[in-house]
Amino acid sequence: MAKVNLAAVNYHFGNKESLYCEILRRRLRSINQRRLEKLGSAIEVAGDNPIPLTLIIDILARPLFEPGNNTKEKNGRSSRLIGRSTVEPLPFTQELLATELHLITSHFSRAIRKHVINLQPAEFMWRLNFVIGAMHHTLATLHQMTTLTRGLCQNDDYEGALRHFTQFAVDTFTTPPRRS
Amino acid sequence: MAKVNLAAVNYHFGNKESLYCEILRRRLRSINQRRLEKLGSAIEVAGDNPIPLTLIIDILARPLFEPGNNTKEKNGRSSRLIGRSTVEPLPFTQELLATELHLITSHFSRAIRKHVINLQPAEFMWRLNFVIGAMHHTLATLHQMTTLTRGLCQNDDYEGALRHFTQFAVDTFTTPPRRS
DNA sequence: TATAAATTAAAACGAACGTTTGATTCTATT
DNA sequence: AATAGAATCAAACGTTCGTTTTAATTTATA
Repeated sequence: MAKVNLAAVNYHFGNKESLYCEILRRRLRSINQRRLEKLGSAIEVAGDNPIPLTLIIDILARPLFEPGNNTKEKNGRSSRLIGRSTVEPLPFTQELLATELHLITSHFSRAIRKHVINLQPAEFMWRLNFVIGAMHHTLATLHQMTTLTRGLCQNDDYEGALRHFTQFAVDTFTTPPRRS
Repeated sequence: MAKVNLAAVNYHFGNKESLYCEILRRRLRSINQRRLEKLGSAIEVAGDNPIPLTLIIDILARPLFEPGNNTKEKNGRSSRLIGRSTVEPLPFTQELLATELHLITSHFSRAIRKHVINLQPAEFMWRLNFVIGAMHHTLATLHQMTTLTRGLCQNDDYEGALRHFTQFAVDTFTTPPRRS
């Protein structure tokens, strides 16, 4: 596979690092663009009403759980790549990831916050972090779910994963804060 | 750093792959051993009563959030390594990770399940997966929390992270199932 | 069609890496 | 103290990998 001369790669992208960044950037932008488009439409439809939290989460998650958009790559390839890059921060991708992540969180947290107005900002960020972690981890391990769950969940069940994750994320955000 | 002749490594471990596996195995076993010891004590103390869910989660998480036990390595090194290996499954670590993970889940799910008896097995596994994902992701990104949260959370705040995570995990497991 | 530029292909270069070798030092046993 | 085995070291070996080079081919432009 990858039937392409490596010299061509260097000719077009300079070096391997730039190629990796470029791929990551393309996929991130593609996914985030779809997210923002959908969120925009939802805002338009909702008008002054808050958008249903389930819909917000779905918009946030679905582009990652769905197969690649333009290319006919295999299911979940992009999400695996993104999930990895967030965990192992190579020096050159760090900035890109931070920028794109902030682009998303700034838009979505505004939408989500209407449902959880009694949550302190830091508490909200912690929960957002947990939700994002759960999402990426799920996408990264979805291909071996059968083994990990001893048959209780199926491999590559993107549909089921998305359904369970959405419910989980909604619950996470709607749980009232505890004073302890 | 790592002031050790590379030949010595090969002499003792054969090759780099074995060395990596050995380190991962040691750390995993060390952490899981402490977990099981603590859980055993808690079971003993509790007698027939169920162990408080908060305690179960604390036992599950704290060994990962605490600094390395025997060695005087820097905070969170082990957890970073483990978090990584779960996400990028190298062929030779996969079996090790699955075994150790199952060892933990089998013990802890039994303890947790007493609090969430109305949860279907698959649903429970999904939530467990989300919780574990959130935990690993948090540990992996804790060193850049300030950037990621725009100052709302602090870098390397293992104490705060553990506190928030514990509450989050308890809430995740105690949320009643929805029929949708 | 002629010419220049862009792209591709094949080969080779050079640095980095994992590993092995052979000599040397340390440790333990008698 | 003498000897054998284990452990360590500096050096070198062989491979892999990212990159560059050179030539051939395609594409665009006049």
